[in-house]
Amino acid sequence: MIACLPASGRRRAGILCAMTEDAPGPHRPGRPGLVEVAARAGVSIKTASRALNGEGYVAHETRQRVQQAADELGYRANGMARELRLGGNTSTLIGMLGGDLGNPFYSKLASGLEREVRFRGLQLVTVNTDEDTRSEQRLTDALLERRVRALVVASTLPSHEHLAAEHRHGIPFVFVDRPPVGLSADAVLLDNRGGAHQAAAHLLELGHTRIGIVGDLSRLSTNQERVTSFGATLRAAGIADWREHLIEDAHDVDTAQRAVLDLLRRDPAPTAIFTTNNRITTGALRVLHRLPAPPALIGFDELDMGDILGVTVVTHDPENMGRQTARLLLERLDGYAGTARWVILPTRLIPRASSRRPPGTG
Amino acid sequence: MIACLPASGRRRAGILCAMTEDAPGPHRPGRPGLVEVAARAGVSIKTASRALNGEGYVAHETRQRVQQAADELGYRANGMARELRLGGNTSTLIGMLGGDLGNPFYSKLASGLEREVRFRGLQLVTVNTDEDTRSEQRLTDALLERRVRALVVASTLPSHEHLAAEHRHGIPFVFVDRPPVGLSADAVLLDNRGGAHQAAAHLLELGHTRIGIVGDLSRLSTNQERVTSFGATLRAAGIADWREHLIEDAHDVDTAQRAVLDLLRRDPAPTAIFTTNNRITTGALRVLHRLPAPPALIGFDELDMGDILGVTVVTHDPENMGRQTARLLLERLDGYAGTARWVILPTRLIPRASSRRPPGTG
DNA sequence: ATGAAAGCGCTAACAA
DNA sequence: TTGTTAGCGCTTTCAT
Repeated sequence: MIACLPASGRRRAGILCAMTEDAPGPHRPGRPGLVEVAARAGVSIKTASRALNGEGYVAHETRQRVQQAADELGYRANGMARELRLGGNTSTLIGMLGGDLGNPFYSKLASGLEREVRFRGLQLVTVNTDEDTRSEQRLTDALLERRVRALVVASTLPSHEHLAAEHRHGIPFVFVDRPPVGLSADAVLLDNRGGAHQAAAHLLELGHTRIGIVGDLSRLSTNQERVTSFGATLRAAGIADWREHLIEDAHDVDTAQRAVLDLLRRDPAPTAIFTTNNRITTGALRVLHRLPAPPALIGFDELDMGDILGVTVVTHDPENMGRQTARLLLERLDGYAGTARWVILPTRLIPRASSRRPPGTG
Repeated sequence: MIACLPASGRRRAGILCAMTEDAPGPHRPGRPGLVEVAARAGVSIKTASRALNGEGYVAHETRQRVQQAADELGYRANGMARELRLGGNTSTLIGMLGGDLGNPFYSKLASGLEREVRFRGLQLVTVNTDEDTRSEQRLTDALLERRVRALVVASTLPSHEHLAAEHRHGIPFVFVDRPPVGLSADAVLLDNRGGAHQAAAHLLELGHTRIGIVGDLSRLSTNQERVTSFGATLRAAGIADWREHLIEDAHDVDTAQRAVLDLLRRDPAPTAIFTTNNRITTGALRVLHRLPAPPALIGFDELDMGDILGVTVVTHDPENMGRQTARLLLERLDGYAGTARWVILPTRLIPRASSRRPPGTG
């Protein structure tokens, strides 16, 4: 195909190939506008506009001339200008803030959302907040300035009162995964309490009484709900000291791995472990899969290979969350101006091999 | 927290909750603009602009008045208008077209890219093409009209000549995963041939001679490279009829599953299988994991749980691909106007348990 | 240190 | 059927 030489000194690239022809830089030699097209077709600017937009009341022959001029010039309408003129104050962009779009939870959510809004001619702008509150603030501002038509946010902030003004100005917010605080806005959430309760009940039923919990950042409402509900169920079963085996703030796979190791080194060690999200479950699996007699495991969120690995999970459907989010959002865009709605999606326990491991002789 | 009632008749939602306060619809009662702010602060529109942008030459006291007026009014600069005025013809948006942003390959790529461009104040607009050529065309146009500053595209099209005009107008394209055809543009690709070769060599070394191949859409260049390179290695080892065990166009997990079953039902059945991407590997695993004596397996692309499942893979780093893409793109934006560059990233074979299964008595 | 006017590329309203 | 004018919200001259 092409002659390639091994890269020399380039950071991480493997091979670097130089192609033959030239490609231009960002030097912009004035794109053709409606004026140029109109001139070339020998019509007025408005006629050109009409012709290109198929507005009717344009002579067939004229329309063709204009179209041809546009093609020859490589004309492309300027969406920004159009929108500025049209409503002035809104675009066809939907903004979405998520913790980490590399995480399947967020990316499937985003993907489901995108598929729904695409048919309305809307585009999705996604940004990673890295679950960082400052990033979230800055990026929210940036999206709002870009005049996104609506904002979908998986927020890390403890309060959303600062968004009240925007909200009143008519831009729809849909909170996903985590609810709005101090602001009455639409939301699509999971039944975290129900899911965690099922998980706990399942383990109790199997005879476990010493159960470890590895949780995400403790400031996140999702995590709080999952942990407290799980704990409440244990307590109701007479396990008062459940917090003894609780480790929180395991926000990535590595720290989750360490947390699990920590739990297992205790004496007596827990006979079962509950992990509150997909990353933590992954970390736990990395540790458990090479143990001769691992403790039982239940994770929140489905895993890509959950069925094959035989991991018991509390599952739900992120793509569906995306679709529900789209629904709420589009209804707002279509004029619904009623009270804020919270859609709470169910979770489901899928018992698999990892929880069939008995409490043993602990 | 809030009173919730079970949803009645709602499509898939679980529970629907009505909040108390009101939330406005899209009725836009005129957002405040610079004019309003200026008026309220008792200064000219230009002074307001200067004050808000911290341009200097504004009396301290004036600046405060303006700032306060802006805050009270909930003023937010209009990015579209600003950009229109500024260059007229470009935004701070980067467009990215991918087959399925729900697929970890694309979402990690996108995430890596987003993390790099974010620091330059650029935002990433991602769209799913569903590997459909018509969608790709339409969405490309939409992004171009929105005047994205650059376009990242994992293309499904057989040719990209239609983009030549755009390219000459100065908008940088970076092709990812699949190279541009009929257009000289930057690209970030994988060493598909090398990876497939390694996979074949590995299986040959272990004594396999009857090897099944399950491929993706046959029109995709990535798939062609992987399949033909794999086949070439087999042929070089004296296996002339390798195409007998080739099944292509298994584009999703389900069809991949069926393809694998098909291969296994043959007599004699292959003693090993090569799957050309992550989805197909997943499908294969679903079938193989419950077989008493499954054939050996090698998959292209790493899997989330590849290490735990013990799947031998030809791996690479999608997030790094995103970073490399960002690098090329930002260099263009910074004025590099030289020849198009292709960065070809290496792949690496990770031998794990799934390929240690011997050819058996086939 | 502040203001007036012009215009980015487009479309709506109103002529012609 | 076509053209003229104005203006979306902002920033850039060029005054003052």
